[in-house]
Amino acid sequence: MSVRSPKPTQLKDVAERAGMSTATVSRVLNGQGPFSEDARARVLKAAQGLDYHPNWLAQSLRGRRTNTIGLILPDIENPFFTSLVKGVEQAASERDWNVILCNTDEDLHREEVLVRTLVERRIDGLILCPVAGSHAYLMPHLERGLALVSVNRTLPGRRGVPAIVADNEQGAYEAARHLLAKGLRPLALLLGTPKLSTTEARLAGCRRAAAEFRLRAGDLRVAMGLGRMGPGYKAALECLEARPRPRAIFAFNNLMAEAALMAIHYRGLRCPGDVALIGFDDFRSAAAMTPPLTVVEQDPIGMGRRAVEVLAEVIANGRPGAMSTRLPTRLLLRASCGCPDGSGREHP
Amino acid sequence: MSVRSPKPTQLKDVAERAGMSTATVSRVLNGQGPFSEDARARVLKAAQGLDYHPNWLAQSLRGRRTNTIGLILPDIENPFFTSLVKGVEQAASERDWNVILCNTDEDLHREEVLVRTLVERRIDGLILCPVAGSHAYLMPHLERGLALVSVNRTLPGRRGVPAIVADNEQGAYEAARHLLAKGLRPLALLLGTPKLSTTEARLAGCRRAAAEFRLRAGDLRVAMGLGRMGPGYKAALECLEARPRPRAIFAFNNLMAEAALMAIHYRGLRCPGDVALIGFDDFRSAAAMTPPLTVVEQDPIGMGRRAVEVLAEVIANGRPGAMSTRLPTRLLLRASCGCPDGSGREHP
DNA sequence: TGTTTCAGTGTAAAGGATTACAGTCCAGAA
DNA sequence: TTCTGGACTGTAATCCTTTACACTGAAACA
Repeated sequence: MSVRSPKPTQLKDVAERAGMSTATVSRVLNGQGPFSEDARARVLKAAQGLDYHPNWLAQSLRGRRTNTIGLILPDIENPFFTSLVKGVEQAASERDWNVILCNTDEDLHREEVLVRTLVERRIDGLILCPVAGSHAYLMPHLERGLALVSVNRTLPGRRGVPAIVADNEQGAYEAARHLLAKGLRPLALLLGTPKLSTTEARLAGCRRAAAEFRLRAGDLRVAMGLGRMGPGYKAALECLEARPRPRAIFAFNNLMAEAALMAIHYRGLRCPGDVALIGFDDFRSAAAMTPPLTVVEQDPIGMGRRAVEVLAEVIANGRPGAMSTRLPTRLLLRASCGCPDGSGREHP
Repeated sequence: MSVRSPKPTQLKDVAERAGMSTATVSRVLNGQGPFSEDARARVLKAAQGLDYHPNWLAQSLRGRRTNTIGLILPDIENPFFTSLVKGVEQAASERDWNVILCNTDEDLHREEVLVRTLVERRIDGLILCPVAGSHAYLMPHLERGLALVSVNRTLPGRRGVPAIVADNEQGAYEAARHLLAKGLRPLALLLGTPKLSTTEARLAGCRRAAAEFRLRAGDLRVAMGLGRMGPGYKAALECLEARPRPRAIFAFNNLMAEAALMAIHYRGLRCPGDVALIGFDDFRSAAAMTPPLTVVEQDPIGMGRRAVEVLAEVIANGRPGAMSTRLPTRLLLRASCGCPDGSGREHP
């Protein structure tokens, strides 16, 4: 027993009841082509009486559009991606599009399989947050005209695939500068998943700030958090053990920020007194932490919305090329960086 | 330019190239019906050479199955539902099902529209976390054979729709009992969204504990958090102002727990010293709070997986009725309830 | 009156797969 | 030798809509 057990009404049932041909019924229902007022009334009444709903499969098969897009993300449990989903979902539903959501768990092979599946489903377009690694497998799909947009991360060696990303370099630069300007050093960087465009860009931003402040070699430490809680926590713990102990940590994403804070607490250190902390990505709980976390704020909902807009463009016009978007970030001052002004508990 | 620009290969192209009829090709490709070894080889070679992928729309139209299910949730940004999504996604992908994810924002009308949309898309089944209010609109869909499972919340007046829920009554009972056994009173309850089966069940559990401890009238306070951060925070703030001040708060979901903790901090009170706190739902950040939050732990991933299993059953066999599942909860002791044992910072 | 025109309608062909049914061919039985 | 049965294959119907094209009848025009 499934959605369509007792035999759903079809166009031809409506036609029969209205005493018209299926063509006329279809025209009325879609508001296309010419029809008389009388026909309109009869068809509408019949359709209503039968509670007719068109078969979307048949429509799509005939119309060569499914009004469905795919969204492939590496980790749907991460609040950043969760908000991104929300943005995509919002913008999609404004267009009467549906979204098929898939999760790769940062696994390239799984990503490849999912892309194939979605393409076979005849999605109209795809929004992809690519995992690390070679994406050569995408070429055939692109050649066949797959409408693709990458989001949050750029595709390595991407050929004309629009990318909707945050200005990671600048955001990280500002955060690092903020900490360095306070004289806090050594500064430790707690990296997320390696080889990602985001990680690279954020690292570059930090390097720029370090150069600007003429940091000595030992005053910029790099700890590999690997983008997972366990390793991130462990790396933070180790990093806090080194002497001289870092006076500040810049964590490259929300998960790493949490790992860092837990490590600081576990070591019995005070934040920001002993170690200041800034994270990348704001998230709901960041303000409820002790201390409330200063973060580089992104706009994941806006990013999702923008991705849908650009995808709509690609679907309609092919790839005009220059539609990549770099969204601005903003340093959101709370207490964990040691700023007196941002330090009070705010009302949510 | 869309997914299918340069004209995709069809079954008949493969047939032509293999020098066979479409029927044989189909049989080979699906492993159905008889075919010779020779046919098999030729078809496979041709399909490979042409990089043939079947048109899923045509398959579904003909086969009356889409291998797609709908998942309608009230708030995809809430970490509880995020994990639920993950569970659903996992179990679905094991069955080669795709999931269309939709968000109602607790809006009944939007829910109704979404259900209709999904049904028109000929989903094979639907997993729904219903918002508050009358769901009479579902009746026609059910009569037409919609395979439906409700998750996390039960449907008011549901007629044979299996529900996969946590044992909210028992979970809340244990949490309240835990606080009351410590002699903590007054006990304040910070409710989530009103009129939901979860809220009602949790309230009932608290009432049971209160009766068991013969609580006096004034020692059980009920604050309306309304399930949103702003109102929840405000209600918590007010609740902490009352005299005698509550010695414990039991927050009815993860958002309310955060709101309560922020309010406690804002008032300059100590947790658990002045006010103990227990939340419902564990979430990633709960352990990173100060103090780490004691919570009634649910298993949202398991809930999602189970929902898919039951849905598969419903799709296959109709509704045998007794497949509703009540998943156990567990009181996860951390520091915020004032327990000495659970109080240490754990490694994540 | 005889043509045009055009609004309104119907017929039938896509769209791309699955599958019931009807062959064909050959080995083995009578 | 003729027949039976089974293995394989092909033809065509089916799933349900949209829409190109053909048609009708009446108004508008000469």
